Amino acid sequence: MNSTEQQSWQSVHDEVLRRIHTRVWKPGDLIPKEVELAEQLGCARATVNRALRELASEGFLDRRRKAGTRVAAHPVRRAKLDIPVIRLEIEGRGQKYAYALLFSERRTPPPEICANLGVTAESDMLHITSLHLADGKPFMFEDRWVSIAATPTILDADLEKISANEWLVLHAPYTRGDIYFSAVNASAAEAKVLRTDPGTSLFLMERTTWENNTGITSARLLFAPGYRKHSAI
Amino acid sequence: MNSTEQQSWQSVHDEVLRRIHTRVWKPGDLIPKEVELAEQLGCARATVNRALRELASEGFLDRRRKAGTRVAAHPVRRAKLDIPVIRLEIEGRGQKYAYALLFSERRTPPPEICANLGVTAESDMLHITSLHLADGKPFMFEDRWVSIAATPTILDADLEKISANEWLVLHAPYTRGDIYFSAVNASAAEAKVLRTDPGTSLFLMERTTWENNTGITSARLLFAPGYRKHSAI
DNA sequence: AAAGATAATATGTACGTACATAATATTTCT
DNA sequence: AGAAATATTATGTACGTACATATTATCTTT
Repeated sequence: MNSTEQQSWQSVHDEVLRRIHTRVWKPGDLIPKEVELAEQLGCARATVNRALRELASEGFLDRRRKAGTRVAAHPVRRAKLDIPVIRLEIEGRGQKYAYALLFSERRTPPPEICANLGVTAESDMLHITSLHLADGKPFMFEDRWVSIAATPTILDADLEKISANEWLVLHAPYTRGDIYFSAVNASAAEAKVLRTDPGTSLFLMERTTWENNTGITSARLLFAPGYRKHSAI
Repeated sequence: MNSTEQQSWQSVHDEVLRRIHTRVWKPGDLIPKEVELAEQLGCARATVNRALRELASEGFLDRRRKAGTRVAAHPVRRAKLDIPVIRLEIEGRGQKYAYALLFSERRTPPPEICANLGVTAESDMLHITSLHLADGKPFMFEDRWVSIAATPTILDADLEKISANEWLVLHAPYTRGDIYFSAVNASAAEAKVLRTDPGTSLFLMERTTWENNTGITSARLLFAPGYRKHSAI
């Protein structure tokens, strides 16, 4: 590390990570302060700061003012999960996307949806079920409730042509969302829609989104057998 | 936004996000360049840069040199998934953690493990199966292969006392990992271990980790019925 | 007109300085 | 000794300047 060559925060990032990996700095250890590291590595404190900040957000370091920077004692790995629009996920696999609206009704929500979204049982909502297909085969079954109060323009959307999933992403940005992943046995009805056998294990994604504490939508996304969600770490 | 008061990059972040949410800037739109925004908001370009960089990493913006910054046309939401050590996940729920080593054998790996890790069929590996319990009830069944060449010290670990999961996190940091989430029907053997019925739908997490293209370990983590993995977005 | 060289430009990053802030350490007061 | 006030300190952030780099736009050449 010559003092003349320009440092990049990434080289600092990598060097610190290397020291963690090679156990020069072990979990729980206090590492040198920013000014010292900057001097050691021949760069500005701002550069070290950027690198350490990044490492902290990746879960490798714990930083506290005055107390200093420590190697995380229990390295919680943060996997980044991309949640694209279903159409793009299917097209990204090189498959042909198709979509069918199964059912659409304006009515009051059942108790579990009220609980999810924090709305009253008398709320004006849209209940939509649809099927997303990849290369003509059922890929995902979507069962969704949308708050009409929060998103009145959904009534103008042509849900025969554009899926609620995609319409909402484009027209109803949210500030906060919850996702739950789980596994369930297919019911008779679900098995029929996804063209499989009742009892088959299915990957379930349950999503609820809010805009400033106003519930927007709650969806139950049931994937066809064999689906795997990938993530790099 | 007074020019005398100090700006924080977060206020810029929030203001830009507000403009995206209120559709002042719509998906696909080119937003003002950094210097213009800085002038508009009365702060330095570095501050705007930090805010926009953050928004890009969150998936709200697409940025390219010379081309400028656009509102993401297809907002890919990035969910952050924390993958802690199983013990901490269970204790975090306020339950009592326990662990049982079921089986441990030094042998050559089956073809699917070779494929996962990119090792030869003659590799020297450790095959471990174990059960993690929450409040005395089966919580997760772990079926793991560890490369002895990559991590020789695993042979010294007392896997009766510390789970391979936890030992590896503390002693074999990795540079890269894959995770796959899916749903499977319980086999007879799996059902017995997890004290449930064959055919029950189970949440499966498959993890493989490398250190600089050297395969470290490949694990199959099978969760008891009812398990849900949560993520905020 | 097509291809290649050149200029223009928005973002990306580094640096040094200055000050803010939170947490800890020390001193003072009761 | 215990509590409260004060000083210290490491990180957090802002700013202006300078230059790097990728990409697009323009000009030149064939």
